[in-house]
Amino acid sequence: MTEEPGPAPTERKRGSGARMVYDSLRDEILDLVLPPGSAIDEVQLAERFGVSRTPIREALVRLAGEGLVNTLPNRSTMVSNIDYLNLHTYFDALVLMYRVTTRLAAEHHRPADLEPIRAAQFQFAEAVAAQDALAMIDTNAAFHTAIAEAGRNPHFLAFFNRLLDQGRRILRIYYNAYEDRLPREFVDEHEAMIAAIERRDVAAADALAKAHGEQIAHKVQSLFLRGGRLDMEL
Amino acid sequence: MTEEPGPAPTERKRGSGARMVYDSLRDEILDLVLPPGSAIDEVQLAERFGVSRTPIREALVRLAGEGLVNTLPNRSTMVSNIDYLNLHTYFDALVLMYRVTTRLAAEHHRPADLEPIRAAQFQFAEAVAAQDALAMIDTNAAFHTAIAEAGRNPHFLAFFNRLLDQGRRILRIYYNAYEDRLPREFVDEHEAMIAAIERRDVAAADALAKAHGEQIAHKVQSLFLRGGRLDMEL
DNA sequence: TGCATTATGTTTGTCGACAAGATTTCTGAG
DNA sequence: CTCAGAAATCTTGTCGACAAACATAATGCA
Repeated sequence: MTEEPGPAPTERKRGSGARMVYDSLRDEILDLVLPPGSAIDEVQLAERFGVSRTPIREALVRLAGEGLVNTLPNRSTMVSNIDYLNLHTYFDALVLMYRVTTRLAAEHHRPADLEPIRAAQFQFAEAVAAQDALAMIDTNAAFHTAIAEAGRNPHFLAFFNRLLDQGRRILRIYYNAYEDRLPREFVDEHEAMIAAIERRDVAAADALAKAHGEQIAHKVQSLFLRGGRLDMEL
Repeated sequence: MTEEPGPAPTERKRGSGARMVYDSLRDEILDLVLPPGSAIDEVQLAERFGVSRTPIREALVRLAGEGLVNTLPNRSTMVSNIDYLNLHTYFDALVLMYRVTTRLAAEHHRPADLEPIRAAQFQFAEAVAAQDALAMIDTNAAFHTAIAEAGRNPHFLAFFNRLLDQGRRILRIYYNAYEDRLPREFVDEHEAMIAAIERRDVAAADALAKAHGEQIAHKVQSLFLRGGRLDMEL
């Protein structure tokens, strides 16, 4: 009896218009389908999604709040550019959040939290084995998000997720442009982090996360510009 | 016929409708004029601001993106509640950002950056001297924001500002409920932080910021954990 | 009376339309 | 031919309206 809606393109449920537009646009921005700096036309998007301009507008407002698009008043909105000159500030923030979330996970996780972490790590290992850079970027983010959730600090989690989102764009450009081989050592480092979390070794978790993050930062950053780094004790 | 009495003959400029609503609502939420948990009626706000529901809606979407309101789909939107049970996660994040921003300011500031920091500190000292809790909350936030700007990391700055915003609500409740005397030692601690920044003493800046933040965290948390029943007037 | 179901009223999400800026095109003077 | 100013065109911000989802009151049945 219940008709499965499925991917019916014409039938949209009531509350999900703006949501679908937001999800689609967000994915396309992070996947570089919409390149940084490209202009966004509301009416064009409205036609494409088969909705009015209102849901488009709501999605753009939300994306602007997350810094993924820039809206100039009374003028066009554009996909946010990547600030290559200040990449070091991004990696400073990312490495710090790597450390804090891993540290908190070692401190506050419950046994059940390890399950999603291990699941994400499994998928990450598969992506690395398959040399699938795009899947590796996603599963790596999922792995660290699972750790952050085990740390149980919603403020850090929200900030971290935001940074990981932006990082997806940067890493995609990195792998697209340089075809670097996917580092298998990341899989081992992840395993070491899991082990440190499991035995609640805060210092080791911190150190591993720091080395892990700085390794990524160094790889990417050395291609663009070198900047001062943030180095602190916790 | 019902001619509107004219409380809103203010000629609004085109792009500023949603902006004004957003600023007003944000201030009222942070100032507890709109108490946490209270429902928000779009049409009522539309009448009050003399605009249509569209700008109201845009402002609410932005506020939801910043976590100041919660929107349930197809149901009413409410002012976000304060999670008293997990206040420690908030202060963990706040103290860390105190440390990081002060540390980066000591590292990367330029001489001209000290001017707005000193100006904010002057106003903060005035607020403390006048025993004006509300002004103290605002000027304290401005002081630390000025330091964060001198640190020149936009990611930390954005996250820090968000935390400081939420802190305004918590501190307002704290001072309203407890009538604590405003601690003059904060003024001296601020001065010490400025001095450490000026002489680029990263370790001292970090230690000062850590002690400063933990002191505030301890004060506030000890009140809420003491079983002090907080009743908000509606 | 108690409970389920219907009828009624509210609130929200979406739409099409329209005017204010902004952008582009056109025109004419120098 | 160049360029300033005007006109046409495009885009955005806002509005009023309407239908769907939700909440509430009313009704019927056991």
